[in-house]
Amino acid sequence: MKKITIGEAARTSGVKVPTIRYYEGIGLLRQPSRSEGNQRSYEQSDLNRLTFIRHARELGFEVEAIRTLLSLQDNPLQSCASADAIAKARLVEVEQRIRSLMALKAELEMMVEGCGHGRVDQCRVIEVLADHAQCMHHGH
Amino acid sequence: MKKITIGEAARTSGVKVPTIRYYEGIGLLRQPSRSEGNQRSYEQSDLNRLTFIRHARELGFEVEAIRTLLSLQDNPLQSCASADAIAKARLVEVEQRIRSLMALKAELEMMVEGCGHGRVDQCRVIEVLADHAQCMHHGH
DNA sequence: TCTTGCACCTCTAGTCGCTAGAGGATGTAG
DNA sequence: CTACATCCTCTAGCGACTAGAGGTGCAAGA
Repeated sequence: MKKITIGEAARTSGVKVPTIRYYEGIGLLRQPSRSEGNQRSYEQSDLNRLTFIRHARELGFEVEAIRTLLSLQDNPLQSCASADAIAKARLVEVEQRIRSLMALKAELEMMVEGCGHGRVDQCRVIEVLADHAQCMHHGH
Repeated sequence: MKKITIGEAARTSGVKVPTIRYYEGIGLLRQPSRSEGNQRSYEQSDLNRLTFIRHARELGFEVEAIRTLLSLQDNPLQSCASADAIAKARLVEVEQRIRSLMALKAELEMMVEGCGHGRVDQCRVIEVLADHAQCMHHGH
């Protein structure tokens, strides 16, 4: 049971020190025990939880979703239907975002290719922005 | 020269009323003339500008980038090199974001497919989050 | 003319997920 | 014992809005 400082926890988990304190503040992470000089002292389980959180954030889950996922992890005997639903919802979001970004990519490419590198009044970048009707993709 | 209220401007441009006032506050939009009763009164050129802004925001340009793009539009005789650079930078961002989202999509699909719809302790969604080593994609 | 009711006004504060900085205490290596 | 890194709490700021309070303007129907 060696004591882990917040700095070590940050290095091991990849979550920055102020962010760890922030997670404690919003209740994602329990309040750790303290040293005599009032410094936070973590255990291995806290590091696991931090890694879980970091990974979930990287996957784009919102803090509220992570709160639910963590409570599921804490109660492993219950149904994983909620976890499944949360992940599926996130998957749908990601797919939509990809589709929308592909459309943007096409439009930006058109703008950049159409730029004659001359004066602004002949520039397609500005022109396309000014006149939405010129877009190929009207979905947005 | 009919007077256009902020509500009409919102409906025509697709930018919400408080957002129009916000844009005025941060100097993206000029201060319009006012009616006797102190209500904002817009002209066609304001609507064009609002549409330009909305379109640029939809393409994911930040407000500071839009500020530059608008100043280019206001001075059509200068070189469009900046507009080109801004659009190219945005294109690179979008391409990176797409790549990263594709990796997330793959990982989320793996999680969702692996969910046995049973109890949490057999659920891959939670498992993968808890143990990053199980990811196929370590880029994140 | 009056009243109803919507649209407008200003202002402040809240959203999300952190991040930065001030000002001070603690812990460790030389 | 003295540096110096690391820790503590607290408040404020970021971007791009959004929500709400509390009040005024204006057009149409009774």
